[in-house]
Amino acid sequence: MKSPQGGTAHALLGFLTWGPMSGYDIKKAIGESISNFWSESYGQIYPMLKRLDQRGWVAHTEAPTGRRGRKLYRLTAAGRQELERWLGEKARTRPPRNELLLKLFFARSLGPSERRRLIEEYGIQLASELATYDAITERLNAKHADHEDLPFWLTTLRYGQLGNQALLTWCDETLETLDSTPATRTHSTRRPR
Amino acid sequence: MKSPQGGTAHALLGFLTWGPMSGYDIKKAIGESISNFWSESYGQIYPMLKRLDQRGWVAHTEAPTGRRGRKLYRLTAAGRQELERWLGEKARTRPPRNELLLKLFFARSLGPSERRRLIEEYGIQLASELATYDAITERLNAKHADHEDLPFWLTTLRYGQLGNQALLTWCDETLETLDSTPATRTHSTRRPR
DNA sequence: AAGACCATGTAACAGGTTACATGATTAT
DNA sequence: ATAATCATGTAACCTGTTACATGGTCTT
Repeated sequence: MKSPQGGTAHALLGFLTWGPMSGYDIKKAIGESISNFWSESYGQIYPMLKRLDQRGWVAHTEAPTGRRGRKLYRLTAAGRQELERWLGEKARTRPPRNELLLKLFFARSLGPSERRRLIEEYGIQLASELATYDAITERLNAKHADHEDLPFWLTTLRYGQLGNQALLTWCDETLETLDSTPATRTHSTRRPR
Repeated sequence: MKSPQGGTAHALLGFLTWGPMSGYDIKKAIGESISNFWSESYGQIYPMLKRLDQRGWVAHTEAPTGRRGRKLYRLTAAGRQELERWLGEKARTRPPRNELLLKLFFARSLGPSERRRLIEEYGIQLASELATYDAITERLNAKHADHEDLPFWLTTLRYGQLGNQALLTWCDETLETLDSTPATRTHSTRRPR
């Protein structure tokens, strides 16, 4: 069997260091912790847990609640070792695909008002994410002040804060720059010299 | 036929506003312009050009060099219209997957030196990208000072500059913070209370 | 009784990369 | 000669989302 490559496997292993969890539990935990920089769907989680089980990196026990089925997965020693090995590896970056910049790159074919709107919409999203990061930071500092993982959690939030602040600056700057740029000559309005 | 969703189609249409090009030409143009925020492989480009042709958004003519085959694609009126429609649509953002932050989130299971290395490696990459953006900015300002697309090109570079600068600050800050964090108690070294 | 939430899973599809196959042309 | 570059394309594979199917349990 080939070794999984996409990070999904190790994200699951990571959560299982917190203790035994079901696929459903993990999905919920992701939404409450790393959703700002990572996501997984059930379509990834359940099949991957099965593969990790076959590999011996996790093991499961049937733990039904009442008559309802439930599988609790736990990390094995081999799984923990694999997680630690992976953590030490250089973090890979995927080839970026930023649709906003792609549109901006070809924005000559766009009217000035749509151009503005594009950037303003992006800024609104950045600002709303930033507010979320701020709120989570406060909540973590208040409720988990002595959790030994807190410093690491806070750095991931700080990443989002600094990044989004900088990109908000970029939005302001860009709106100004493009406003002071001479009106576009589009294909259809260009006159012969 | 379903409308393509992933941005690839419109990236190709965008380049064809520059004039007729082959798939090979487009791939090269991507590498020389938008590779910092977008990428396409031949496996995407050639089949997509065929689909765009069937859709009537591009048309092609055989334009062999010597005996070697070559297809030159050009934008049709319908294609230009579709591009402009798409440009005005809100830019979509994909669910992020930042492997560095994922590792950092679970970094308690990692030694302090590997932790440092992870962040330092990331910083090196950020700095090298930043240097590239600076160099390209200078080159563009010098060689294409009066190109009507220049303002748009520069904003995409500015995006990278501001973003990477902020994340470099984050690297410094994080290295300091984590160094002043008490030594990790890992699973294996934790003693019973 | 209704609706929200718990819980597991699959199938179909979409998006994308990598590796391969093929062969011509140009520069050294 | 030989290596680099031009040029087109496909097949296999991996990754990931969405939609669906199923049914139990808890709260109001």
